[in-house]
Amino acid sequence: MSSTWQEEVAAETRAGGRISDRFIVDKVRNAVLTQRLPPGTRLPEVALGDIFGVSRSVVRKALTRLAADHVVTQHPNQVARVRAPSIEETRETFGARRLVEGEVVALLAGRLADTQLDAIDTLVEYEAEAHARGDEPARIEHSLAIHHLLADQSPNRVLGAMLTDLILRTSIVIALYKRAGLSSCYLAEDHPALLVHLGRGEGEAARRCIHDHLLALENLLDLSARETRIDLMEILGQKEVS
Amino acid sequence: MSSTWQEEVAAETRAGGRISDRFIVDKVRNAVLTQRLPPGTRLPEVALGDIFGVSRSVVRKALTRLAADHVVTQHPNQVARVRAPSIEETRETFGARRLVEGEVVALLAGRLADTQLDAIDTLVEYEAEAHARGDEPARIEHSLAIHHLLADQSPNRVLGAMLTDLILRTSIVIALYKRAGLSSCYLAEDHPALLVHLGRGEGEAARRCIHDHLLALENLLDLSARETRIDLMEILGQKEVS
DNA sequence: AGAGCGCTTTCTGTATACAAAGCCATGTCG
DNA sequence: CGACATGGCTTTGTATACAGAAAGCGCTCT
Repeated sequence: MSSTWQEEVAAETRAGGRISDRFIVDKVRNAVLTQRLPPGTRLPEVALGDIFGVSRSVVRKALTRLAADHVVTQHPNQVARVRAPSIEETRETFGARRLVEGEVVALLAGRLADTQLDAIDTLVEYEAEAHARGDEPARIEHSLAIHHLLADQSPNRVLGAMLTDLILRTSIVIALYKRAGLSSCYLAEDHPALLVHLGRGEGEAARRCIHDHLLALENLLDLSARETRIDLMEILGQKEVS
Repeated sequence: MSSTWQEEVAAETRAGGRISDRFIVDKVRNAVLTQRLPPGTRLPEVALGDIFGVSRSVVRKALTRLAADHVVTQHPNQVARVRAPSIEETRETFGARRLVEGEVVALLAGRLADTQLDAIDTLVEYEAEAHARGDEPARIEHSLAIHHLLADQSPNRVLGAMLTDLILRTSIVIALYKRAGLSSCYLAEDHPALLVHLGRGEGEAARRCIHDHLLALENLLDLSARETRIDLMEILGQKEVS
């Protein structure tokens, strides 16, 4: 994960895989999630094309898909940029996720097979261990895996897909607005409690649990007054891609 | 609306507007909504390009966006086709929309300005009039306008955008699975009742109202056993675009 | 007659060329 | 000194050419 894109491209081509728009989408999305590409970063098509060894056609397709996923912004005749959701949008994204993920876990309660419950349990343990040893990237990865698993297992696939999208968007804004002094957005009790409710089939309790979890997470962020933060980012954020 | 695409293209170019991907997206989406393009219809890039007088580049971008909107399917090295949601997905789409639109109207209750309430009231009347004179396309148009207005006015813009998407998707499956004998999916009392609750600020009543409305709508559809219906459509639906 | 195989046609995937729009810095005029 | 015009430079928009994959068609062999 610490390697450069060029190295990953070389590895991919050696492995026989051809570089497609999907590859670029994944790489850019991960880079945004891990804040290697801060909001406002310019993403010129030729530069990306050179990095990934493809022409602008493929890059353009990738950028269009990233724009549909709300990861980048595309304005006509202007360079694509990493999106910087406003504080207002951040609150609304959390609100939407509370609604959707709450419904998903309510539907899911009592319907998960034991193997799936065990899988979540394992991830919860991994997350706790990663937090204990101070490995924040690993902790985030496991936390995301838990929520993605819930989204994938949603009995309602449409809601599941919407939840997948919302998980991505909340992750981006968490990275963006994480309070400076805070090393980690970790709430030790929430995931184990959710797991218990899911196992016992307590749908409404699970809904409340995830609702409060996401509310607590939102309150850990620095969504205070100064709107200037992202405005300046958008206007002055001229950092180059590499 | 009954003119051909070529005529609309000519009108657009005469008006000075250039044909862009957005134009194509709108036209194809409307054609799908009105079932002029039935599910499974092949959408070859060159054919669309000829029709709209642009090259494949623009068409490809439009198709990518339509795929992101769940209007068409795109598989590698295969021609794009108008999507045919399964019965299962239809139920799940309605479920998702009940959740999201319920929350939106709950948030909206008591917050709408009088002018906006009047606008909805006017649309409700138009819808009733169109139904009375048997003009089903006009009735659908006004009904859609009501729901789109709710989505646009949502205090939570993220939820609003999700609702816009779900309105489109439910409209598609309504067109697909409308019971053969039924001339109209119209429930006379529902929209006026919703309007009353919105005006009085009765959020939970509005939520229940829209929930029951959508449930009744879903039950008007022919979602009975034979899954073969869309499978055959997908496999055998080889109708040409024009 | 039916199954399998290979050819041809159609369509998409990708790269590239050219045109147009935007951005930035410089210089000029008020 | 500041505002504005203008030039080049960068970047995107669009069309087109060529290569490769998929689907349809007919042929042959059994």
